[in-house]
Amino acid sequence: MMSDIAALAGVSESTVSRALAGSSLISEKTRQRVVKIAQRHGYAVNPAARSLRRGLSHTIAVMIPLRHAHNQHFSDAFFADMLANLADAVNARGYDLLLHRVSEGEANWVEQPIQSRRADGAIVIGQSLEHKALDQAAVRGVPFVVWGARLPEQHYVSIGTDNFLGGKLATEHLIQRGRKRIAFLGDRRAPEVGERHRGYLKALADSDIRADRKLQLEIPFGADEALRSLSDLVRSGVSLDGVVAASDTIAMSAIRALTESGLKVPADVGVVGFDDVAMASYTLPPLTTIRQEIAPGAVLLVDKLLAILAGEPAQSQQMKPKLVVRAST
Amino acid sequence: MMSDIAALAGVSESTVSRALAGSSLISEKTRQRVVKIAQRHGYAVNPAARSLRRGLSHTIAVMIPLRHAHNQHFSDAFFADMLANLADAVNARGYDLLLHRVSEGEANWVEQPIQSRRADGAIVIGQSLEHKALDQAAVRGVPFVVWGARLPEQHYVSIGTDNFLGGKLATEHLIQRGRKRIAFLGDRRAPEVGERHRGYLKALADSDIRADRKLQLEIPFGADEALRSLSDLVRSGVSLDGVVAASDTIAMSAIRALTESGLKVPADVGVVGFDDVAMASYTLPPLTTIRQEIAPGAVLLVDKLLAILAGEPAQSQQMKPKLVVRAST
DNA sequence: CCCGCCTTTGCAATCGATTGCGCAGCACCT
DNA sequence: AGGTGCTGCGCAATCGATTGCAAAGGCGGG
Repeated sequence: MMSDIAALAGVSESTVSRALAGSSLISEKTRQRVVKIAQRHGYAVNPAARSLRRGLSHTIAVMIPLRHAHNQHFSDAFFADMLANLADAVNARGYDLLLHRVSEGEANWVEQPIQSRRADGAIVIGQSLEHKALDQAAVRGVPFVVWGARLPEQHYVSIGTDNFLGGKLATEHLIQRGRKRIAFLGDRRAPEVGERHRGYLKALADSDIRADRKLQLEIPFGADEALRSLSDLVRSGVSLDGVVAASDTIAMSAIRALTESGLKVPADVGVVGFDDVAMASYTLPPLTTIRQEIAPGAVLLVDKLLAILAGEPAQSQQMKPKLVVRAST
Repeated sequence: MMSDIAALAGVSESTVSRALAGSSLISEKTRQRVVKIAQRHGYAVNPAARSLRRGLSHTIAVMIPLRHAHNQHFSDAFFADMLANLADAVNARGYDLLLHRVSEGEANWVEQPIQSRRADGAIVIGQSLEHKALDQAAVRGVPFVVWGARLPEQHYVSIGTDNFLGGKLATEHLIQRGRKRIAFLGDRRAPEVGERHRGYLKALADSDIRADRKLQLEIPFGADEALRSLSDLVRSGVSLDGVVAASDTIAMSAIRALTESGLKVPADVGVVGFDDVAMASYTLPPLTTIRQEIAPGAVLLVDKLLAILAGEPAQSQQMKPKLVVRAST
């Protein structure tokens, strides 16, 4: 308790509080003495008491909206990587990280942890199909930032990769390798994937390649569906020599589907993934993919959110994707 | 604020508090009225105030000790899966989940979030090399549970797979497939892996197969090292027809190393993984592996911890592993 | 030597909910 | 009618820290 430390230091509780908080009202000499005593006795301020008095929880909620593919989505290596990096970034700023699952169909899930005062602000990983809900929450002034696509006229701050460019790079790479029948695998309803898809179409158009509807598969993030859909496609006899996948997970699954259908990767079909998760370089064949800068992204997310919490203005930001060429193309 | 609700309901704050907490001191009629009013006004008790008064945070810390392979480890799909399931289980019990990174070399990291009153108890995923630190903390009475191996005379509660049996099953499976030169890949210093290794040795001994030191590779969890070590091994000309890997991640990496060295999986070498992460069934070839029951494990972890927090006795528990045969053997 | 100013510290109210204890009201019994 | 036992609710202290305001102490100037 603070009063114990105060007694030991021979000062009042106010002084201890201010010394520990680094207030300029306390002389350097006193502060050092107090701090030393607190350390020696293993004292740490009670966060509940502090939160109550200050009205701030000093905690950031991290949420992953998954209306459709529940755990599938979460266990995608990309989310795990992002979460690990967020944990580091949040802790590095002295904040705590509250991990919150978003239950299906829960109304105003974005603000729930905030208005219940459990967290000061939130970081949402991925827009999923929740853009509208997010936008409305932003209009209501809920402090949060999103990892995902930047959409026209959105009211919230988002950090993410330039997905359009990423999709374009992936597709152009295949085209340069001489591919003309290039499939796109991903759930375009998710804004990030939608952008990647637009990039894909643009690259095709730039090279005067006709975009074939049959080659554009609507696949929720899960690898299951990718596997089945692609197998079906190949079996249907449609010609195909390239695949742009919306995630590395889908890409790996696609490689398996192709191989089991008797097609060789990369000889017959080139496959490009998206994310460059750790696993991407260990698969067989190692995956050509579009790298997203997760670590800097995590830091940006945290810093933007803290800026918003401090009342400063914050802008959305897009990071440049990078093509990483490996053996799958 | 509670006083607002009290005023609206025409009762005292005490009554509101008790009604919302479901105290038996309040008549059913009054409780319902109060609850309804609270709901209509979107009122939720201030967690900071409650924590302060009750001395409990109603929060569980989840920690992943990673002295050696920092993020590598975390991004292993197994941890992500476990974390996702823990988030569900913890939230289902009405608790909050605080995700805490364990900084390198930090002293008494287990109790830190607890004695700072940020969490009531902790769940540690994986013993890593921290068994001693964990055991000491348990002796000091820190409330926590661990996912990992059960060691002789340990003082903490652990939930986990029967790793010895798992290692034995994996190895026996390869032996049944006619393999005799079976390698083991994993960091045996981690208790879970050590147990798996003992199971491996037991299976070999039971079949009168000599265990060859050269085939037992000390590999930290990362896939990098697995790839290199195994490539080196193959290049050195040692004969080899089976691999037992300490994780699916290592197994995948091993498959790539073998394939690139000109060996075919499963024709020349059979590979068995451990965990059965989602990705394991999508790789090429799909991975034969030892399945760990993550979801029930997560629920057990949470319930045991809550039991400990409630002052009830709790026992360690081992779950039966299951061999899942796919195409890699 | 006295006064006023600045620096440093302490007093006490406050954040929002919980809970031990006491009391009012009512039913029931003798 | 008075006594007894419950049930249901309110009073007020309390959890541990923060902070506006006041005051004490030190210092220099007149």
